[in-house]
Amino acid sequence: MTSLTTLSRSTADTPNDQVSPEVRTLAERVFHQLQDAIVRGELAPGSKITEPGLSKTYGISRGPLREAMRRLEAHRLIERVPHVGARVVKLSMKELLELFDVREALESMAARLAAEHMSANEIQGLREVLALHEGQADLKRGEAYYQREGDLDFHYRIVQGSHNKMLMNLLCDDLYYLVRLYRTQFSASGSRPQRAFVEHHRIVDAIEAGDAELAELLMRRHVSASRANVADRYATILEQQSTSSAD
Amino acid sequence: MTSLTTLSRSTADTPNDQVSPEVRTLAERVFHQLQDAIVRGELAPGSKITEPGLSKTYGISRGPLREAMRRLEAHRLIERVPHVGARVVKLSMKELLELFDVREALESMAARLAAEHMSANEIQGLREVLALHEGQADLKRGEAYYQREGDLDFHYRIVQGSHNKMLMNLLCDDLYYLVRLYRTQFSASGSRPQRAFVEHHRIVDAIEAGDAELAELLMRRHVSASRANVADRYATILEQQSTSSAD
DNA sequence: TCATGGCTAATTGTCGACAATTATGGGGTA
DNA sequence: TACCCCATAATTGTCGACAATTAGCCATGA
Repeated sequence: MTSLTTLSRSTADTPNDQVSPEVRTLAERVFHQLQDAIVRGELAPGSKITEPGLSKTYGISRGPLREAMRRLEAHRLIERVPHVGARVVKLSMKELLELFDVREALESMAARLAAEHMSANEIQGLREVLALHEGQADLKRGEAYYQREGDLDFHYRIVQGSHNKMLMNLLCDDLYYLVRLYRTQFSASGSRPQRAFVEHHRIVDAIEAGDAELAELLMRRHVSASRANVADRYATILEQQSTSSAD
Repeated sequence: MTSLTTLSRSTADTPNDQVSPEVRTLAERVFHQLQDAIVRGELAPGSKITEPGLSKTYGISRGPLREAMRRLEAHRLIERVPHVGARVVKLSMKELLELFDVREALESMAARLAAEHMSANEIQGLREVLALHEGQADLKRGEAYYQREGDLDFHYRIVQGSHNKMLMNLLCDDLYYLVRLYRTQFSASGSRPQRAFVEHHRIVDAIEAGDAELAELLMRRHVSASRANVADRYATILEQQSTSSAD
């Protein structure tokens, strides 16, 4: 399993999500199952999900299923229309860029707070994530998927280091799932790992030095560069499509 | 009613929402009723809310009521524990300051985007809000409640001017309700209206000039000053309590 | 041929009842 | 008296059935 999944559950538990520790109710379990299914792309973006269908698939009645769907809606993973139904969210490029703007705002703040509040132990853990991260990238240079999950792990740790619960909820419980969904949806593996490595290290340096302003600035640039990268790739794809169709 | 509620609905920029209010279902209606009741303080912060109780109060069955409660939980207005129950959220000072940090990050970004994307009409509307705002403050100098609602109206417009739906959802649908809840909970009427007026005007000037960086910086300072003001007032109250108890 | 109207089927919204879990209170014992 | 255990009550979780709304289809008419 990815280390991200381990992190997102509060404490260490079985790698594969079995009867999980915090899942004390059917609605919770199905919520997590659906969340994973959506983020992994098993439920196609834009596809309609019907209550009787899911109810039969997961072997539960519509009651807890509706609660799970409400939670998915709150986390922006599905979109519902009264009396009509629900479909898996399908991120447009516009929405994706909006997501990056929000990330830039929140994560730069998180980096600033992390520089002020992170403990030595937490910083140590952050360094270890970076080391693991680098080792993986050395092993599979082409395979960027793990790198990207590691990337989220890095960001995840910094947000936790901010010691701001509201930030943690917003980023870790909501936005990061959207980021993962985007990566599966656009099959977007990171295309600038080396540069991201350097940026990550500089951010940790700033945090360790307690330089809040610098950490904030670097994180802001880091997210902004990632956003620009996505926008560029998208523009390239659009151009390729238009030229190939003009052939 | 408050102009904020009017703004949150009737601005005809939302494509899908037509004139009909969002009361197409029982759960929606009860959700809004409960939301208002909580924000207004009719449901005391920290008080336990029980499903049979609310079910009888609002004359609906527990099904739609549970859906409404799920939505309230997603909006952070109530807190639920499985098999135990739900209570109205009670903001601690720590959480309130966390909220201000998130606002600072998001609203400064909103101001930046507003400076880039706001239309002339929207800026005109913003100026009108400021004028109305000032007129009210002139009329009732002591009564700061309206001023505060007007304050939220101002911020609300800027967020809408960002043309970033995700920002709008986060701030207008979630965080601003928490801000209002805090104001009733701590019976906190604004204590620096004149200064806030000036800051508001400067922000609008920057937006109108298309100076994104300046708008961002000013909004950041504005929220930060508001946060510092709250922290100071709280420290003063704490001090008064300790001295009075030490008498 | 196309538009329109109603009809049917499917899906969502709502309800009441039952099962599972938790909180509470009383009684017994050290 | 204080503590622990158990029985009871209340609340939450789950389920199946019914009502309301919507989408699709077919027939009818211009």
